[in-house]
Amino acid sequence: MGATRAPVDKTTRQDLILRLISERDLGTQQGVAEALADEGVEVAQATVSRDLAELGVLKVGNRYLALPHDPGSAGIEVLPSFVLGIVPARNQVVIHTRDGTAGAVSSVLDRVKGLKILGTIAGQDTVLAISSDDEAAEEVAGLIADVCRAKTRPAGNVE
Amino acid sequence: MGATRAPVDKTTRQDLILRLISERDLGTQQGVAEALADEGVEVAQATVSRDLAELGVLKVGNRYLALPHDPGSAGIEVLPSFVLGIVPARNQVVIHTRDGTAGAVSSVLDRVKGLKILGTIAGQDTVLAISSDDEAAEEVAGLIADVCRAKTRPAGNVE
DNA sequence: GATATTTATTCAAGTTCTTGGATATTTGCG
DNA sequence: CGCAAATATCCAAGAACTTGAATAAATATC
Repeated sequence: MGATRAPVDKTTRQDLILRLISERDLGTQQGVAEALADEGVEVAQATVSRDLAELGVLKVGNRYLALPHDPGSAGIEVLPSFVLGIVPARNQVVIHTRDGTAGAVSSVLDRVKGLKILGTIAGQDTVLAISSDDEAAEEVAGLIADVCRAKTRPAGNVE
Repeated sequence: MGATRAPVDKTTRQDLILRLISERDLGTQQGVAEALADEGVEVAQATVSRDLAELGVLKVGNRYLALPHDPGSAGIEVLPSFVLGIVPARNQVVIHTRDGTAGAVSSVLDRVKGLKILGTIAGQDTVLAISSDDEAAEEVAGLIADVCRAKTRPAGNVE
């Protein structure tokens, strides 16, 4: 269906990548390239590699997560040091954080593409993340835990 | 003094232009070019012309005003339709707006470079802008009025 | 409306960017 | 360790961007 017949420049393609990452479960650059092809954008794996690096996309387990650059806001790298505990409950995830950092954490979560979070509410040291259903919440909790455990090195050295 | 001996790329130069515009009273592209030269950045008038256009700088009377691009926020073009009245009072300016639009108007004013505004407070249909002194407030009021009167065409067609 | 000032555009050259193909490197797993 | 999968990097060619000089167009001034 998607036959976007246009040369598409780099920026457009990267925006598309962010969208695809948040919609589908993509775990390899080849997969991303194929997803792009589905949308009518054909590029080599090398290009996907460079795009992911420039976008600062993070690979956690075998799932890409993207946090759109926003100078002035906290980055995903604060999670490991701010998050103390993660507990899924029904379709929610209760995240315990260092005192005073709940706002920063929820801000990051709000901006991460690829997380099945509908919205967040932050207190002083607690963030409540709402997902659509129990399964999604479980997945979200797992991913956040992975992020906190993982070396925050993104998929490439963003110059 | 300012002898920034570096080739300076386009972005750096444009950021510098925004700063110079808000600090000094610049009214011609030649003047901007000279101000840049003072900082050690030498460019032709043609380049300044293109920079101002790309930055979306507006010329009101013989004063440049810049509103940094911020997709997602209202642009300066909303002023003519939202602002109903402008009254300077001491070091303040009281701006009457269409009901519900005071927030948008204050947001724009906060972001305009070159206006001598220390800060703003918005109600429902009123914005209070605080300047450092009576003279500055008077100037601010005049500039806002000019903006509202002027054709909002920026200094160039930002492609 | 003629002149001077200010701004925009055209042109050409030099530079940088972008990208695919090939290849090297890294990572994960037995 | 050795293999396979995944990712990063080198290289070269073409595309796109950047910029100054010259010039045209627009605007202001008298």
